[in-house]
Amino acid sequence: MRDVAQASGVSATTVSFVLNGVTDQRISPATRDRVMQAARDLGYVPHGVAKALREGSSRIVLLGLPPGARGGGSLGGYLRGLDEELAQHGHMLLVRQSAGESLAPVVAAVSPRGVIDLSGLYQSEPATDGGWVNGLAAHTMVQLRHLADTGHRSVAMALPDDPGWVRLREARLRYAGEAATRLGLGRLTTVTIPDDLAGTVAAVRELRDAAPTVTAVAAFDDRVALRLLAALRELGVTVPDGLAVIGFDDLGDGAFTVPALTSVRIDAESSGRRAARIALDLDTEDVAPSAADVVVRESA
Amino acid sequence: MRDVAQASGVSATTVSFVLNGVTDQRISPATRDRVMQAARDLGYVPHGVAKALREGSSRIVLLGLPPGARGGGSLGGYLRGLDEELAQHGHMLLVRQSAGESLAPVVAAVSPRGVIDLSGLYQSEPATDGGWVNGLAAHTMVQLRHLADTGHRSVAMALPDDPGWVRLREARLRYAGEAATRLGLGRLTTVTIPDDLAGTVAAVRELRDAAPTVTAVAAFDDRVALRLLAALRELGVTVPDGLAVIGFDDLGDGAFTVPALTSVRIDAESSGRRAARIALDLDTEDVAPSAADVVVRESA
DNA sequence: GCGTCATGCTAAATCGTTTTATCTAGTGTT
DNA sequence: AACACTAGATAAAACGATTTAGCATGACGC
Repeated sequence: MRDVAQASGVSATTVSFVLNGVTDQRISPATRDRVMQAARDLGYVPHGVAKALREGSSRIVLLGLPPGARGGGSLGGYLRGLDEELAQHGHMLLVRQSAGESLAPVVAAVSPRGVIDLSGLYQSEPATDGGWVNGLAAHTMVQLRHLADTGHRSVAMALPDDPGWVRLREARLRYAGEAATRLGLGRLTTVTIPDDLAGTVAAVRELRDAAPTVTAVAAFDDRVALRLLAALRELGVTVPDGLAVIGFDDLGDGAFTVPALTSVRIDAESSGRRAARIALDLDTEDVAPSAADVVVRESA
Repeated sequence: MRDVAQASGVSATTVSFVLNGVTDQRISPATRDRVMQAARDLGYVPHGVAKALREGSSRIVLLGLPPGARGGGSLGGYLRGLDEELAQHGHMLLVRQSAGESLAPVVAAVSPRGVIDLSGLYQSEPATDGGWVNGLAAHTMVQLRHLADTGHRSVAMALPDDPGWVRLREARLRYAGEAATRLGLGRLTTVTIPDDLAGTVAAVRELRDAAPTVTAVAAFDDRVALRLLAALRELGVTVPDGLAVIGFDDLGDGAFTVPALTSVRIDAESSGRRAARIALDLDTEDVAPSAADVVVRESA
């Protein structure tokens, strides 16, 4: 900045005023042009760290993600919305995918303008996620309604074993319970699906023995659904006639299974936008996530 | 820091010396203890931004990823290795998943100690990735050797349509060509696999018409392999007898397909460690990635 | 009693910005 | 001629740390 000042024959103060377009300072158009030109010629790039020191925080929003998070499904849309909305307000998204430790050291290191911590998804309800976690869970209604609409009366919910998703698991289950009673589906049965085929087969067999009236399973997500499909094939159960399966948070891979997986697609982008606005302390009125919709394929 | 200085009755300079364990300064043990205690009592946390301003760069390493990057497969291991190695040297990994734009604004904003740009995977060869991209490509040898070892003599390579992976696509193809001649597999045929089932079916049909001698397909990655499997099922071709399929960069989902997908698992963690050391300008001698190995399931 | 040296500590400059307060000319006004 | 006012620009003080140079003090040698 000093170089720019020197080159245009003014003080650093003036350069700052010009470059930031400060309005309550009077700068002659001639000077303004000279400074702009000099900045361009010298390829001046403001030093973000110095700016952050002076201003108290950098133009960065930090997102903490659990280690296991995959880019697929709605997370991708969430990130896109978040990033775009931040960009529109001159901010940048930086992601920290940490194995359990808190974000505190990173926050101390970069002094971000805002923090969205989804890494604690299973610990506490983040109030800054733009309604993502809750929205995700709430869309269970859409999933179950599709089953109810297609004639099912007794339904099970398949949940993953992964301890990393305990929080979301619980939220999903809570919303699912409410939805089930609202839809007249009776009490929900639950199955826990482990990470291997043999275990999944055993779990599904047990479910069918214990709850023979169940005609459809709502999966926690598409990954769980894919495992279910594999287990049912192994057991010789036809889908959807023997047992219907509906996924959640459409991963896209479901189009390539036999039968193709019916799933629920979520408007995560709006949640991302909302999260961005919350992080920047802006009003969130005009970004309302639209309802989720069912991607009907063959499995339900 | 001023508060700590005040509380322990010394100057800020002394506090800095004590807290950073500066060796070429003589500080009496008594003073040292007093300062440490005060810092602890006041819950002093160094201000990373100020430190970065003074030192010229923050203790952060920035990783740029292409927008489409999924957490699954070897990328997860790569991230883990990277993060762990950085942590061991007092640094932190921050990820920017940007849609095409460069990392320059982020670099200007945080002044990271190092930058690893994998988002340009398809533009230029990053020299800072710890050999990841090249290693990935080089492991094509392992993939093709498995096919050669199981008796195949005419092999095709299936590549994705996605423009985001052009660079890696080319690298893979180059290494595959070399490997093929080295293994006596003759000239490689290639198929491009689009993102939908119908297109994939068409592509596979065309391949079988144009190159009827091909008995096995090496896929760019597991996602492509999964699509291949679906298309072959659709066409009524048995796997592996009608046509063998081997994936790459084992995603784990391959265990749940019929037939289960044989794939190649890569030691990405070491590459991550190497990348970290390169970013921090340390020697990389003691972190050599181990060879990839084949996860033999049923498809090849 | 005076220089020399080691010890333990501190004042001040620095990193690159923003912002507040002030300063200098020129222009009217009375 | 004295005064007020405006336009245009700037000096200097922050932000919170690190680092360089230097300041007291007491011990030691002669």
